[in-house]
Amino acid sequence: MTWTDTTLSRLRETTGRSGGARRLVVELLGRQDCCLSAQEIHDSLRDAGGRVGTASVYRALDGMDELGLVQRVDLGDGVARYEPVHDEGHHHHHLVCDDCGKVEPFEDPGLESAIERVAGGRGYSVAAHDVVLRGACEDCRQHRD
Amino acid sequence: MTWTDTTLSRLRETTGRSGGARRLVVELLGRQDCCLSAQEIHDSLRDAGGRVGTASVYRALDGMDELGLVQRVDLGDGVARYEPVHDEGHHHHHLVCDDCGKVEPFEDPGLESAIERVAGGRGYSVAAHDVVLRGACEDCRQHRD
DNA sequence: ATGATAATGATAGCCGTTCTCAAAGACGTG
DNA sequence: CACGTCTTTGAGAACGGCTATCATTATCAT
Repeated sequence: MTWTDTTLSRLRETTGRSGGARRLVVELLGRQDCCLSAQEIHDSLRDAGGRVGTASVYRALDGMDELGLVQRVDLGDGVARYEPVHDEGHHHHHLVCDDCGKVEPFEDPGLESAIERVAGGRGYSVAAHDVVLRGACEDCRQHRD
Repeated sequence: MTWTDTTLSRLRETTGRSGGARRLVVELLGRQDCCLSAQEIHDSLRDAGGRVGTASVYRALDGMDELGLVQRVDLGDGVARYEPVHDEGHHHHHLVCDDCGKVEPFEDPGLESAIERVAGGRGYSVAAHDVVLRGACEDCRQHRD
């Protein structure tokens, strides 16, 4: 069962209907392994010949976000990005290079457990957490010298 | 030496000049211990009778951010917030309640060292990192039951 | 097939942020 | 202190991402 299939059926059973635009968005996202902005999704679908409206892209993303099928990623540049949640409870975070803009995913169990420890110690029930590390990637550090 | 004074003199030695708007922004921020949005700063200064322009607030914040005197905080709602960096290398992160919108600062050495371990292991030189935990605060959890 | 109803997409609107530019203010100099 | 230069300032326009609106289209149960 691929993420694309799971997602389509989860969406369908939630809303009762299924439409073409939403399916296109899901199928495109299913082919990614890191985040994509709504604009990028929209452009990509248009380039492929689809007649998809901006609003439909945002609606699809919003719906998936509420169901936890997609993770909203905020890298601080004023653009929301989204990526498929392939495995529940097994997500990743992002390293962003300030020089070249490259975005790399990473995951780290030590970081996860540190976060859980913080939340638990403060009576918080944490539904989501974002970690963004910003700096210079290895390539850019070498070029700079 | 207060943060306000340090910041004003650092700004002055960087740009060579000093203006009234920037000073008002710095003085207001110096009185805060958690983050404030540009709008909030702008409104607050206007309410106090100052004739401060939007652009000046953003310019001041931008300048301080570049000098590391202020930390840009992105809580994912499309609004940039800023808070004074009182002590270099000793910053905090944020817990955001999805129900009531409350923002609480926290700091945790375990989390910091986990982050450093991740960055080091990937050849990244990390200049900044943001951690945002979202969930339900203690008050809202009790009310909900 | 048909009708009720949800999804869609073009477009207008909203809001935070940035840009523009003329006016005002700050500093070094005479 | 007065002057000239150069930066800062502030009003408003412009911009970009996102949301709202609403007529049209598509879906599904019957």
